[in-house]
Amino acid sequence: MAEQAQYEQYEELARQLGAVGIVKRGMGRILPPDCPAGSAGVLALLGRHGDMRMSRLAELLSVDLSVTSRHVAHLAARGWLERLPDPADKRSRILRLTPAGVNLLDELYRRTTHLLAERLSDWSDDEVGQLIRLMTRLRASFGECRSTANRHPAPLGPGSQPDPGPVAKTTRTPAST
Amino acid sequence: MAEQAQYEQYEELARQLGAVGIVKRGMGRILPPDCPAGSAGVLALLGRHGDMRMSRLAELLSVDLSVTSRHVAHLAARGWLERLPDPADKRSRILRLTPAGVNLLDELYRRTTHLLAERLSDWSDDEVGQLIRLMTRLRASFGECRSTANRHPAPLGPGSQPDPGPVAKTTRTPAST
DNA sequence: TATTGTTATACTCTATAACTATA
DNA sequence: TATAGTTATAGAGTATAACAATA
Repeated sequence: MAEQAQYEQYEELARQLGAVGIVKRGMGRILPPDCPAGSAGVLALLGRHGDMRMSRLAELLSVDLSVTSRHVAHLAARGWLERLPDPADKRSRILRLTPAGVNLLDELYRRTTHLLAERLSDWSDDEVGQLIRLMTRLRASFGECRSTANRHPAPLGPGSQPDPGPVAKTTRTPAST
Repeated sequence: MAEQAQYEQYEELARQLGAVGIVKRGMGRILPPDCPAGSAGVLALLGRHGDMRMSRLAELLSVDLSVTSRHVAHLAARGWLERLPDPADKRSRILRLTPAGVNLLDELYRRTTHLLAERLSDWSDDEVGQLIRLMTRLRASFGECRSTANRHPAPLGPGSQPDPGPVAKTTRTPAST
């Protein structure tokens, strides 16, 4: 493909990525009170992968550990999950859904699928599958390297070539020492 | 397809939608200072569709007019766009990119396509095209009806059937009167 | 009276940094 | 010294409501 055409394709992709916010906000509106989208994401991952540590959850969410901690605290305060001590490492905590959490997750599952079934009524199963496959791959293409992007982007500069910058391997705030 | 399998597919789709945040944050990191993602979106739409009114822009962004107003004010304060009077309606304002705004947009375009070319180096053009097509359609399936969802979702309730609720046609906060 | 756009306020999500307690 | 997790703070994005100017 001609380079020019490919670049236009990338531009269009960027535009559509921004538009996904519309869909996400639409899904957010059907969530019950006290369970915002971030919390729902935690519940979904615990339901899918089972008990895990904070750090693993943060990795699956691709979000800083501090953010994960807040979501988890929110859920724990409402009795939807427990933070059990890890016998192997006293610094660590094992996250586990409570029965109430499982019920809530089930309810979220019902509402979500109901909404999608309504909105995507004219989609074929194959198309939905394609979209899932491509989005999963997109996430993989981006998620593997966090912070390869400029941390301090150049103000403007004409022929600016975004140089790779340092690569970080973790979801973790770098230690200040 | 069996209903059960289809529902699992919807569940997976919901999960992958959440994961798009990773990609969007990755793209946000290459933006120049003083031009956050929201502003970049405004620039992109003005570049693509040309001069327009606030209300049209809000509609294209699928975001409340108040939000649009803030983004636009941010860009106008930095000289990237002008708010011209509309000869046909003195309440309205016509938005137009300044030369500086066009330059900035060009720079954003370069950075974005560069990043995508790097990350999607192992994607075929056809795959990228497919993803764009499906995401565009997804947006259409959701964007057409804002607020069909529950505005005040039921707390929990077992067999809750999310009833459609009132349909709003605009991006507008309803008048309080 | 209805519509266009602005502003004030509040809430969610996120990242950074500083801190604790373990390892 | 390094790691797991918590908390405080700040920034971006959004929605709601109240308001001014015009239609």
